[in-house]
Amino acid sequence: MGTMFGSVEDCGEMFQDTIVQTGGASLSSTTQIGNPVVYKLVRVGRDGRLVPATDEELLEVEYLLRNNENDTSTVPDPGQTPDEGSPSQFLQLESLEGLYQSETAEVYTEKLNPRLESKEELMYGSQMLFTLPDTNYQSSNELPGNEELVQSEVLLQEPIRSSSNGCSMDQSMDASPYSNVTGSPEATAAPKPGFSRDSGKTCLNNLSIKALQETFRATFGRETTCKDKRWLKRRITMGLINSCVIPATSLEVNDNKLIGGGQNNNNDTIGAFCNDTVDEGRANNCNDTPSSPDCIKGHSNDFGDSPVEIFVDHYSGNEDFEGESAKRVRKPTRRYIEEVSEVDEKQQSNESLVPSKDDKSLSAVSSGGRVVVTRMVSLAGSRIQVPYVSHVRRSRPRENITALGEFHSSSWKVKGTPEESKLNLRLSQLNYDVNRVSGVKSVPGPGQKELAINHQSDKDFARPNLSEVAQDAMEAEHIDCSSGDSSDDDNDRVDRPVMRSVSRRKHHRAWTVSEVIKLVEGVSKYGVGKWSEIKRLSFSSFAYRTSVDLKDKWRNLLKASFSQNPSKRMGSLKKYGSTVIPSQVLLQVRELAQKQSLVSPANDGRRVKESRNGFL
DNA sequence: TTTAGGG
DNA sequence: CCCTAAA
Repeated sequence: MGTMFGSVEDCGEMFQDTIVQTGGASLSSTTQIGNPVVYKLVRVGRDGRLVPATDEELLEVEYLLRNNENDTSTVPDPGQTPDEGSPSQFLQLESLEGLYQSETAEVYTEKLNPRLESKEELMYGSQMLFTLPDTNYQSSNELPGNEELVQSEVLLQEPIRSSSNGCSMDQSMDASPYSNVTGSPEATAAPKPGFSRDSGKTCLNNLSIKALQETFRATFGRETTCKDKRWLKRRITMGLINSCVIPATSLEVNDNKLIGGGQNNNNDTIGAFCNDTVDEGRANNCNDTPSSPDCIKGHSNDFGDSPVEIFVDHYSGNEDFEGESAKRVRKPTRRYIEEVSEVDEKQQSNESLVPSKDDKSLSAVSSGGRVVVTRMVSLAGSRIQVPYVSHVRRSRPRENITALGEFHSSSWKVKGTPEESKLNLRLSQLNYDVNRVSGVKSVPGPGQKELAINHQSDKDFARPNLSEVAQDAMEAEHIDCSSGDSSDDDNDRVDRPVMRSVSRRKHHRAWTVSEVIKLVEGVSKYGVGKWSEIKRLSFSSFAYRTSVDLKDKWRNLLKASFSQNPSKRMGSLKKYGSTVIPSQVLLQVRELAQKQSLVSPANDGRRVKESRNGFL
């Protein structure tokens, strides 16, 4: 499990004293990410109820914690620069300190991402937290404060160590059930808005929206773009007071164990324990219903009767939850991006490619009935003269999405500042240009640049052929791979930014002769239509060819093989670019096709068999 | 999920 | 190559 932060809070008057402490043990691993956990200091009453710690107890714990600063790094003061500690520690601290500096925002959010991967772990750990070991539990009943406090303190030092090891639970975990995972303890390091609820609100009131957003981020570990001051304030306040209270029916203490109630919205993870979805709904709209009574109520001093507050922050690391994010995340996003890039393109094309006068003439010609233009118009489907645009868009494949994703991720990895990303953009753009001119194949992603020489001299220049990495090696046997691709939508202008080039990755991978042969072989072996098999057995090495691809290619081959006058085929139709399929292969194709048609669809097995006999 | 066929 | 209906 990731690094944990623990903070001891005054349950009565929340957040008056919050001690942030990084778990020293967990910090050693570099790969681990901060999973902020706020531990609420409580005492277990005789009846098993949870009694919030008093101020005195808090002070004591704080004292103890401070005494331990030597052993475990503490981040009590934002101004304090950590001068020791492992890299990860430093990172942590850095991210903490940078909370209110926009420069480090990237770092912080980046750090959040990997947390997604460990959700399950988190979940697991959280669940473990809910179970109170029977052992050592009694003692806390007997002892009036101190010992529990000490235990809690121990817990704070090594929050969930055991869960990460999968080992038995640490004894100090006794108090853990009362731990709360919330956004992050950075709130402490923050320009303290104030943590008592009242004063906190007061302070929040004085903050600008931006500051509120920062605070929000500090609290929840994620960005928000919400500009609703009220909502932000409320959100922050809620976050600080654990954001929600699990209804009594959800969690209860039984036999010294914390039982998690139904409340299983399964939503990825941890959030399952948090009944915050409703509130989330509100968040989406930035609407603020006066308050969620439950939460406030839950904090009235009858802590014992009220359910244990266990809040596992499903905010942390999850980008989907918040309204703002959620709005942008999904499909619309892609669409939106596409649209945006589309607009750019449109503008560009309007300016450069398609002269404005052409536009007029275009629509005019359409009525005239010129072939090409007519088609264009029909494509557009309206009087609006956007045939080119619509054409271009049509050419944009679905793979873009992943491509975009890759682009983003890789870009994110590299970029630290806006300038840098800009730089990247320019670089790849540059690459693109170079590719065009020099006929060099490359994968223009910022992260990976693979260059392969493209032997081809027929064309004036080689299109930037974005080839899959692995394939190039295999395909080395054959030559004209890059030139074969269709060139219809190849009108990319040089200035087309990265996205474009990245987006046309998987497209138009020219079939090499060897591939074709393999395909024919496969067809002969397994029969026409067995593309899935062929793909699996004969094309296992060519991951980029799908069964559909095989089918399509076969279709093309068929067409080619039956069209008479191969010379013409080679000469004009295929041009220079495309792979020249040996007539022998075409012959095979024809034979296979014949067999297939002869054998009748009656019996598949027989068909295959005969095919086999024919060629084996 | 695969296949067949249209775009 | 993409998309989709149908199996």
